Amino acid sequence: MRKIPEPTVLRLSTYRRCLEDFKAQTNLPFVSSNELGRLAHRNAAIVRKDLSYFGEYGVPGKGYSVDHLLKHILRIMNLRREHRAVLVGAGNLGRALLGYPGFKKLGFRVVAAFDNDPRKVGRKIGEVAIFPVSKLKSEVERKKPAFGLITVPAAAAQESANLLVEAGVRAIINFAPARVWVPPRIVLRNVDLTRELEVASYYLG
Amino acid sequence: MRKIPEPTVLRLSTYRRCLEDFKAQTNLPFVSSNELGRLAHRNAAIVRKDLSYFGEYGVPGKGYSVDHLLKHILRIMNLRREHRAVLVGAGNLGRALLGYPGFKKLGFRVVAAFDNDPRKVGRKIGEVAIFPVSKLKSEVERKKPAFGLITVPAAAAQESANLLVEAGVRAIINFAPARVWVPPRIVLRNVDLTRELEVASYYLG
DNA sequence: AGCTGTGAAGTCATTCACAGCC
DNA sequence: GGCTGTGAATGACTTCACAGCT
Repeated sequence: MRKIPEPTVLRLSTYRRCLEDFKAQTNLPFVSSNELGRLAHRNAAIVRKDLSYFGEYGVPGKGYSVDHLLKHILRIMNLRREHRAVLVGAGNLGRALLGYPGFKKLGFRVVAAFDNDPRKVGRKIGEVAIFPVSKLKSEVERKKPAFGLITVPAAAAQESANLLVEAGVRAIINFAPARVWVPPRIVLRNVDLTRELEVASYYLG
Repeated sequence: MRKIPEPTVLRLSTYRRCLEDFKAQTNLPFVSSNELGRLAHRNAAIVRKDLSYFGEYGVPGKGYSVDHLLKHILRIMNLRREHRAVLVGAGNLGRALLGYPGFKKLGFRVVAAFDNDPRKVGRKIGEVAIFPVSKLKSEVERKKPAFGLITVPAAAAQESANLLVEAGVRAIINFAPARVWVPPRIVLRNVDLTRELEVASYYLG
């Protein structure tokens, strides 16, 4: 299998969501690249090309089976298994993430949260116990989550990343507004909540 | 001024953050494209090209004046004025956003929040009063915010967008996991909190 | 007829490489 | 010597356009 462009991976996530909407709204068994493109605000050709990287899923003259395509995308995205994750920082953002629909639906399960605020330690967010950060290493080594989610203030982001790497997570999603460095073997993705506001400001200006 | 590639606009936001970190950490007056590229995890040439779209800010042999460059980027991004915004959905995500550092620092000021939950209406998030959604139109018409931030459940996202458009906001940032449609004159940006988790899952698989 | 899959063409973005300046 | 600014070269991604299947 050829190397997949990152834009394609990002769009797959969009297609999945559009397919779920399409299924819920129409319940039709097939969707064409044209229709899916319209839903995802994309050209039909790029939809077909994106999907063709992973095999020939379409039926000429009919389109793509909605159910089969959904399953394929989940398999491609490695989303047909449960993913354990830990949360560093038990503030509003961490809470919001845990409550984000799709978080659970996509198979992500938060097995522990960590915070340095003594008022939070020992409490729970939903089902998830909050531990002091000093327990991060031992808890991660015991529960072996692949994902670490950083939702601490910017100043503590690098330190959190270091702890997560040392404890053995394989991927880090950094929601803090700070650049962090991790070894190349770790998958690092940054989410910046205000970037799109800045971009919108640019386009308004 | 030539048309600016969107990737450039996105990187400007990163450069701004890196410059602030650089200034706080080193207090040096100049930074080279090499150094800034290292901080932003980018090639030095793209740093120079990005900045050159907007004029010649650099000093050959020395680099870029940190302070001047910061000011220039803020001006380019239209961030040297206050931006009023309203929040639709006063849940954890809305709270997290209001508390996000840089939100205020970048000049974004939330002038009202709206929610349909009667237990939230009349309360406040920090300084921000929570109104029923039925008051959205009148409040927006009165306070004239340019930005609407959607932090409601997916099912209510389109409805929220419609109300915001009708009330006259010029830009919408949609944090709900749903595609929304707005007229072309409205600047629409989507933020998907779980997309980067999905992408990380792909790269782990 | 309608739609997919894909090579070829086209477009856009990044990196190279170097002249010119401090 | 070190660094910027930028045309040229390269590379990456998207769209076109059509053969081929149902």
